[in-house]
Amino acid sequence: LCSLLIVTAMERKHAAVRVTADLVILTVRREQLHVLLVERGNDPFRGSPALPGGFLRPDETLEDAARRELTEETNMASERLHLEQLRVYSDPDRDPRGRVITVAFLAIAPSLPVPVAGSDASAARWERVDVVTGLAFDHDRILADAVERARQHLENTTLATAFCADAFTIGELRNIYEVVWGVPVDPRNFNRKVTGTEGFVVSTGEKRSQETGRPAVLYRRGPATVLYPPMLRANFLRR
Amino acid sequence: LCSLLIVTAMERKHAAVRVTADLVILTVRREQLHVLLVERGNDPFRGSPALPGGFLRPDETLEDAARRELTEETNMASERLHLEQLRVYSDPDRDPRGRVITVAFLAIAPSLPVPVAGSDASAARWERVDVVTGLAFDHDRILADAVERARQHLENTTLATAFCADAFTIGELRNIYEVVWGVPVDPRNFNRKVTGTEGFVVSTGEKRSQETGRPAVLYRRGPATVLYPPMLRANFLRR
DNA sequence: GCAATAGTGTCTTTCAGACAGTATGAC
DNA sequence: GTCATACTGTCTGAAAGACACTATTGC
Repeated sequence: LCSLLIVTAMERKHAAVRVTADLVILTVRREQLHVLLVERGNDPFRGSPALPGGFLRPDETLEDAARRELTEETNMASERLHLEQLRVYSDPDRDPRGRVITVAFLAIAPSLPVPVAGSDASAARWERVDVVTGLAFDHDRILADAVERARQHLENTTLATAFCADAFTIGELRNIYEVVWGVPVDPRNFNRKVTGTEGFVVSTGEKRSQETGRPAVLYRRGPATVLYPPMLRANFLRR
Repeated sequence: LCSLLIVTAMERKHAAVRVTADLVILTVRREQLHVLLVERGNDPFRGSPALPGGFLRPDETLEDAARRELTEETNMASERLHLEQLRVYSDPDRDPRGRVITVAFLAIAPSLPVPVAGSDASAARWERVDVVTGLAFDHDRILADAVERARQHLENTTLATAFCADAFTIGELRNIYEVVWGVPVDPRNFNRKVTGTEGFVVSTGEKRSQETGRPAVLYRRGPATVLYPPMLRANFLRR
């Protein structure tokens, strides 16, 4: 008991805090950018929508915690999902329970054919990003930051392929850009840029027939991760 | 006592951790990129060089903590210094004292005429980035990440002006790019790009005479923060 | 005048932006 | 053949990359 109190005192002096990993999981469904939300089952904010997340455990990194949440929520092999740190949110008053800081992560998932049915989160659902509001804690802010990060990554990296399934058409990839950026993209110039950038996509040789029209050639992600020179937005935001 | 134990138990379950804010303060001195290091006065790593940093206090954000350290270490009005989050480092074994995660910050300082004499850090000194090694904890890794971030920011933002004093010449600004990137930059094309980018720099009309040669026109930072289109590195790293 | 540094002009090439036409499937 | 979608070709203008020349100071 004595040692426990000593440890406690030390942690108090150094402002021990609890740390969560919160996830912004984005995907494109039906030509719309969606984010995965859960319904909070406990106070505070019971019943409010929120970003999925959880407390950091003693023997894991924050990346481990985030990936654990990600597999729980999406039921997918998480190695194939893109996951990166966004930033830390540490306002002392951001959590009514006390001092809890959160490390937000940006995750990108391909459009899943089956709806999400996580084992843990009872009421997980995809929601359109452009209509989401009133999230618990400071999650509205975190979501906005995550979407902005994704938009910038589409310019400078091959992140858009993370939204797609293993095999995809150039048209599907272009649709990702249009949905995330919110601006139309010229198909001809887009084709030229994508196929002309070394390592962005590689052709599989196969084709995908649809009900009507010419079948499209299927591609896979290439080894490249950065786009250099970047793919610039036609109508970009002045900041 | 009882309530204290309950709080303690809750924190244990939720893996309460201590959090530090560590700073990578970069500057350019004598045509070389330098980082501010302190000598550790306590175990662990007593006597080893390390990045300046400190524990998060109960009623401040991590940005507050970082800015507090920054003013202590540089003795400058910190509002004028660039400061941004880098990322979180949360390996469970990164600190021998127990569970301590760190939020690393990137700070940029102009070349200071006076050497650093912080009130707190007894042995703070500028060290050339290219020869730094053997830092305490995982600070070697953090430093490397920070330098890479700075290099990328020079391409996409007006961060380079943060390395300069209030008034600076185009040649001084160009020197920042050359030192941070480690590649020569063509003075003529650089001039065209900088003066042609709206809001990057604004002329003061004044000039600075030196021992010899034509005096250079002095500029100040403009209101722009992002470079669009970006300034691309002549010799860039393939990744 | 010379030396030393600051700044401008011009050519070329590459690539984004804009637009019209051809190709390949199902029926 | 028609319809619908996938893909290619070409022109133009803006800007990066490569280069040589002029300008302004101190001596």
